[in-house]
Amino acid sequence: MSGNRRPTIKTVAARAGVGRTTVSRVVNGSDLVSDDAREQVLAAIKELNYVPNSVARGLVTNRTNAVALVIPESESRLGSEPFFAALIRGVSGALAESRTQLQLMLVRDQAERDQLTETVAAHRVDGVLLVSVHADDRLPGMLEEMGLPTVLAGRRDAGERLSYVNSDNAGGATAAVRHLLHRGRTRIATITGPLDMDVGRSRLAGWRTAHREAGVAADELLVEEGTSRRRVRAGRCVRYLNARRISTPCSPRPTSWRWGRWPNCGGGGCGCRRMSPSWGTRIPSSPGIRRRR
Amino acid sequence: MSGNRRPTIKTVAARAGVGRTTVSRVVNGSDLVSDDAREQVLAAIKELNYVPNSVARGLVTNRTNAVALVIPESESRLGSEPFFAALIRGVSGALAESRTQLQLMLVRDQAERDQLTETVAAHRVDGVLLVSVHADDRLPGMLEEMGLPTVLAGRRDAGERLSYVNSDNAGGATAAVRHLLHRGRTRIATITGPLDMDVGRSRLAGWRTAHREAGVAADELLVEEGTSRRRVRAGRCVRYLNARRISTPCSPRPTSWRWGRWPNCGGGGCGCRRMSPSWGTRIPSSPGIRRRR
DNA sequence: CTGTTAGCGCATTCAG
DNA sequence: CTGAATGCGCTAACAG
Repeated sequence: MSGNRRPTIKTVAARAGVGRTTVSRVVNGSDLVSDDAREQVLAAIKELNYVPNSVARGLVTNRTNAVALVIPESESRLGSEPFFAALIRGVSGALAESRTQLQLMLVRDQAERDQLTETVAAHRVDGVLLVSVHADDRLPGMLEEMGLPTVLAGRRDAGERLSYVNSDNAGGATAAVRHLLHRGRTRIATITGPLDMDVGRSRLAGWRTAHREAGVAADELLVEEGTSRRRVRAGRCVRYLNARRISTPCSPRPTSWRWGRWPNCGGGGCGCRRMSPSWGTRIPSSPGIRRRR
Repeated sequence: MSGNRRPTIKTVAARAGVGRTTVSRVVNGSDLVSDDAREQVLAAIKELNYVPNSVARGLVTNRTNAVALVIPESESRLGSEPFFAALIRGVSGALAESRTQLQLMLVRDQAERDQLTETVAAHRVDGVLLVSVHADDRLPGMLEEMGLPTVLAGRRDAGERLSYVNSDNAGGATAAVRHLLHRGRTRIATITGPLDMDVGRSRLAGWRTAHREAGVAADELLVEEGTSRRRVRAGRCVRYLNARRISTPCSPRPTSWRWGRWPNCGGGGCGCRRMSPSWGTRIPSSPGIRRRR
């Protein structure tokens, strides 16, 4: 009883005493069906517990009602970076509203990268959502060429051709630095993240803007690029100390540091906000979507 | 140029000067093909950049090479609980090896729950991986009835019929309590998590075991069930204080408490390990898989 | 309003 | 070893 094949549109048609087309019409909400027929079909569907085979449907409609969310595992550290988890939740929620499936693709290496291309070419998804795309990434170009709807979370550079969703990184960085300057800080470091992405460049620009605004010389020694927070902090500290011969060090072993405060702040109510290369600026409540063309 | 339809098996066959069957054989690695023919086909495939349409293939093979990972959003708080992120990474990695797609389903409410059933019935996935399944959940039963391969992450009760992967919750809890007793603690509370799941019950059992072992009376007042850590701590503290009229309170506002230490430990080298209802015990390096039957 | 006729792209008999 | 024929389950013209 349990190993039986699921009913098809044909089964339903027979049970309802109509043609398969009529069943299809009912299922797809066409109004070219008499109330009587519709009722019969609906009853049969319920009785047989019929659910349309979406694979078969996909073959003819050429749509799968699924989109891929591509996350480069290398930099995500899904689980340690709140950003990606939040992203997944958001995407999942939005997709649910349109009854679209979410294919999650955590891309670790080149092999998985290639597989992604294949997945797309194999008509498995209707669209792709790309995160953390670097400037030299060829994937977006390929997707565009294949004519597959693509959206980037964050753009690569100012002249992005693909559709993208972005937050006001420059503005956020400016606001943050402005805030710190306002509270009397004089040397404000910035960790930009990779500078081949718009996020990094924009935040650096924002950092500079705030300095210029305030008539303060931006100490470029305090600029550090990178993704690994731990390594970055070490690097920045060393460089800075070497150059300035300052003896107030960062806390020596930043083992348990997490999102929250700079180690040296020590919870002393210094007013620090969460600040990190990929989580610093606040995403505006209604992010602007730019469509190309 | 870019809006062209992708090549089909027919295109390739024509280009290679063979029948479609031969192309299919080459693609699927059959050895019933002459070296010559294979070479021709391979060349054509490369030239045309052919990728088999997996939807069409799925229609005939009745397989999609995709599995669903179902996570109840209500309790996951993906992003605040490391467990789910780690799970996703692990699953994704394992799946990649077998070139299987991962459909992530964050289930928020009943509507999405129903949609899940439909997704499954629509032949969209070859199997389902279920997390955080409560005892009264009807979904596993339905899946079993539909004959769809299902695996639970964690079982519901001792007599679980479906395949599952589990960690040694009882053993972990015992070890933890044993450790604390050994360090001279005398009143050890436990937060079990929901008791309609095996995780909760097993850890509670382990907690009792360690007490029994040490000849210490287990103070059942210190047992608290629940999922929300914050609420749980408040509840437990109040109950405990009321009953004992103890005046050493928990730290009043556990706002920024995260994985790591109990608030009162204050980083004082008390030897606390990470402990929480859903993250406490360590998953053994080689988790045992029980197959039903 | 309805059913019949065609495929969608592929894997699979079954004769060559 | 090979190709022609068949059908997976469904939607989309096309005539009734």
